Amino acid sequence: MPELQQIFNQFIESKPIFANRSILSLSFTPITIPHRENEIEGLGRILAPALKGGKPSNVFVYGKTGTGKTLVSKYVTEELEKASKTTNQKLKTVYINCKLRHSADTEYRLLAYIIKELGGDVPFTGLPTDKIFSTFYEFVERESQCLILIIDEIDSLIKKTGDGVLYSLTRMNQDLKKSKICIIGITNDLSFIETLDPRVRSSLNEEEIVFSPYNAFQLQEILRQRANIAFPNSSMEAGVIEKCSGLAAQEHGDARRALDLLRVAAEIAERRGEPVIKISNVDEAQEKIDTDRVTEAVKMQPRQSQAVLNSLMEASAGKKDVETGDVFEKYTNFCSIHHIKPLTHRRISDLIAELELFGIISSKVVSKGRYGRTRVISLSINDEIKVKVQTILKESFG
DNA sequence: AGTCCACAGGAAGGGCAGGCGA
DNA sequence: TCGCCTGCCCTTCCTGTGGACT
Repeated sequence: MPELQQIFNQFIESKPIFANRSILSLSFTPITIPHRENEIEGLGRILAPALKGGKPSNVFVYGKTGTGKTLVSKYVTEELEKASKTTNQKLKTVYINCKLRHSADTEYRLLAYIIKELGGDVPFTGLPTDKIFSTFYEFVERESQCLILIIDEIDSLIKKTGDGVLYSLTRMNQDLKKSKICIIGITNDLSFIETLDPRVRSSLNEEEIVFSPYNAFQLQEILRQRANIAFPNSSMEAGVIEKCSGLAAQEHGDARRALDLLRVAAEIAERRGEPVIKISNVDEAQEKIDTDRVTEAVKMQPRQSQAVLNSLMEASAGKKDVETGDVFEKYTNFCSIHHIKPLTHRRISDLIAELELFGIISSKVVSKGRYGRTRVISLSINDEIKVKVQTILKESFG
């Protein structure tokens, strides 16, 4: 295939834009975190007692997506672990993201995950709850230590499992003889604390730190700092950083979004063998990120959800929005054509609500008086993405 | 003021699969 | 192998809801 060789040669000959790709990735922890000095100091002060064998207060960290909550929490605990090496106090941090499927979406999995991180080995299902709690207790008490649990997206854990597990974890401190457990709960849902049982609320919310969104200027500085390391030799068209940070600032000052925009824009330019990142690459990046987010979400859906989405798209063809009843009717038809066992109305209602979580649709419950109450659903994707989604669904159902 | 529609959404429980210990 | 425990997906049953209609 001469064309392919041409592509490879072009790639080899082109000067790479990235000197270090990982700098712009989400998992990268920078040496300095600009504009979060107060939060770092605050969290540091709260956790410092761990260095002298005390039990730090439990903390709640609030803030919108991409405001540096996770980054700061990880950074402060890493620094704390470093500092603990000079004292004789043993310190262990476990980071758990409750949004990740199958890592901590149930009480059992949360504990199993922590035990694994502490060096234990428990099956991911099968043991009775009291057994997993006693194993957890054993591992924590194995040596005198302070265990810091960073529970990211803690609201999603509570929504799925209730607050019982948090109650048990906070209560455990009373039974532990040698060790201590400190919980850092991270959430972007500011109203979340109100939904907790008062006992859990008071023991968990001993301290709280609120992360305010970055403004466009602060985002620019963050991007510049990273861009200088990520592509020191490549030039950017004037205004690229400003454009990335401006777009991200519109979306509640999300630094993650800003970094993504810059990274994807650079990738687009690099792939084309262009030596300079252009402003137009940022626009393309914006579109690509949106498309990828939706198409990945659609591909990930189980078959029944895909069938629901397909029916929803059929029902909404030529219409602005549709109702649950319309979708269900199309869905039952679809199932009989494709020989799929149809689920009940109740279940479909839940699946539609799940699709909304992925940002594929948006819906609102409305009352039409005598004509009942229903959910009015509209697709929240543009025509171009719609076509791509339809292709994916077509491939999936043949 | 009362009725009624077409659902929303909570609660309970069934059935299944994965895993453990005897 | 069997009984037991778990999570997960799903059904069934139920109550609640808001506004148009009577």
